[in-house]
Amino acid sequence: MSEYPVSYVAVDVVAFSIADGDLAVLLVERGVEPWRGSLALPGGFLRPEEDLLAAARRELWEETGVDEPVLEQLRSYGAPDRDPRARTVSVAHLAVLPEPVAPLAGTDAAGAAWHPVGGVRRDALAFDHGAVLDDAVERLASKLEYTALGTAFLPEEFTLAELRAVYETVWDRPLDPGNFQRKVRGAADWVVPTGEQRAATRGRPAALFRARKTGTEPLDAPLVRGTV
Amino acid sequence: MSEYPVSYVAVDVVAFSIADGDLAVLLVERGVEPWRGSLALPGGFLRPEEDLLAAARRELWEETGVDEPVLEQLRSYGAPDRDPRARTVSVAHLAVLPEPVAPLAGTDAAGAAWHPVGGVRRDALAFDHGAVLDDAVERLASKLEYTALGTAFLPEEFTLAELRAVYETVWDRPLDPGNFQRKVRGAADWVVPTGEQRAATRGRPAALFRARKTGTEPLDAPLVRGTV
DNA sequence: TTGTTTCGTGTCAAGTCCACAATTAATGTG
DNA sequence: CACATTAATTGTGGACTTGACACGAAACAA
Repeated sequence: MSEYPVSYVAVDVVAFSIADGDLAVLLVERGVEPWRGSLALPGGFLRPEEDLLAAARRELWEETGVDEPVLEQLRSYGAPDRDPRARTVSVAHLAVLPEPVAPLAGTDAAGAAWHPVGGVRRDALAFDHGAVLDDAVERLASKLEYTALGTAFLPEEFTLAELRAVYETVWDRPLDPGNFQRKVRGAADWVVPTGEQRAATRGRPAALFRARKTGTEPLDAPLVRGTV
Repeated sequence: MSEYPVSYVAVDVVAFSIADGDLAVLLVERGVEPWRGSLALPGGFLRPEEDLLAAARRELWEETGVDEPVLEQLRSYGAPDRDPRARTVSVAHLAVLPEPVAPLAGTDAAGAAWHPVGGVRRDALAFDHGAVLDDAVERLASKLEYTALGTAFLPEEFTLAELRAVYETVWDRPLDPGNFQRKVRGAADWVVPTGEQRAATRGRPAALFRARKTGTEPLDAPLVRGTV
């Protein structure tokens, strides 16, 4: 075995949430070289006895304290020169956190913070994290079409208008409230009404729902981007 | 850097083709321990100056001589005990080869051969390759829905009946010839008629087509499994 | 010529999509 | 307290899509 080349394997996490109506991504400021001072995705090296997903969960936990995140593998990046220190392959992961956002910062490194995705300068991110972020945004948008991932942005109980706002934010396009409602309620076993209503701010109060399918479970009736 | 744990990074290839009307996967017989004598996916260790995709292309080339395959990353596998020799993370790839299948064997190891996917005993494959194969089949079936990947199974010129046979094989379900034809021709810029016809074997000769979109380019009008 | 086979087009009922109108249920304002 | 305003739902109808199946077209074989 020892005649084969070894590598470092890192695990990075692209964690999304919605902050102030914008899609936001969790970034840390690097405290060590290389790229000291630059923004980067939270991540670190795979430990000897750790599964890939477990490593991603640990990294996310270190920055946010979140225990059971919606988390799945995105893809791996292995350009030979992506880390100037040594040959490093990174396995990127995609996470979605509910809006009452994670404790903003500070257990580690130089602190984590949420950044609106539209305002992040891709070429200012460390390593190839700009490309990773683009891939993650694209994947997120398409996962919303055919999985129940959208509800992962919301607290346990939510209104359909809040869910619609998630879609409008990620897809960056307005959706018809009536048609959206029909589509969502038509997807078998996705959301169930609690019977309660949200205290009205303005207008007719909305019914509260709870998700029965979560994370990346597939929907039987996809919400197609460009229609809905 | 040296205080961090190192790993071996392997690249595996799940190469599909169609042989005798069955979906087939390329497997090698392992010539060394562990799993000596078992069937396994073609693969090997990432070399120091090699990109992940380049490594997968090299592994596939070593077994088949194919130069410019349709090839993309599938996902990575990193369970701590997946390789008894050492901590190894494998980046699996998905390839599709045209039917006039690759030179069957023998440059390396104990020779490669095509196996009908339905007949492969998953638990007899080396490492976690049974799970990798299942993931690849699932991914392949869904890629056929919304990308132009289907034509990668066929030679440069093909009939729509041949393309339909690809779909029927991968999805394991009969499709309506008329509706299939309309769907495919309706997808913008996917296939263009050459004007030629295939010499008839039986029945009316079929028109020949050439693919304008190939590989994993998305289709504007997806062929939804369960409909078409 | 007639039958057989497969390719390709036509047809139509049923269903879905989607823009927009109507209804419902709350709040805020004179 | 009417009544405008806001927002959540529900209704509607025309356009489009889907899918089962019929039909016409173009070859070969007997």
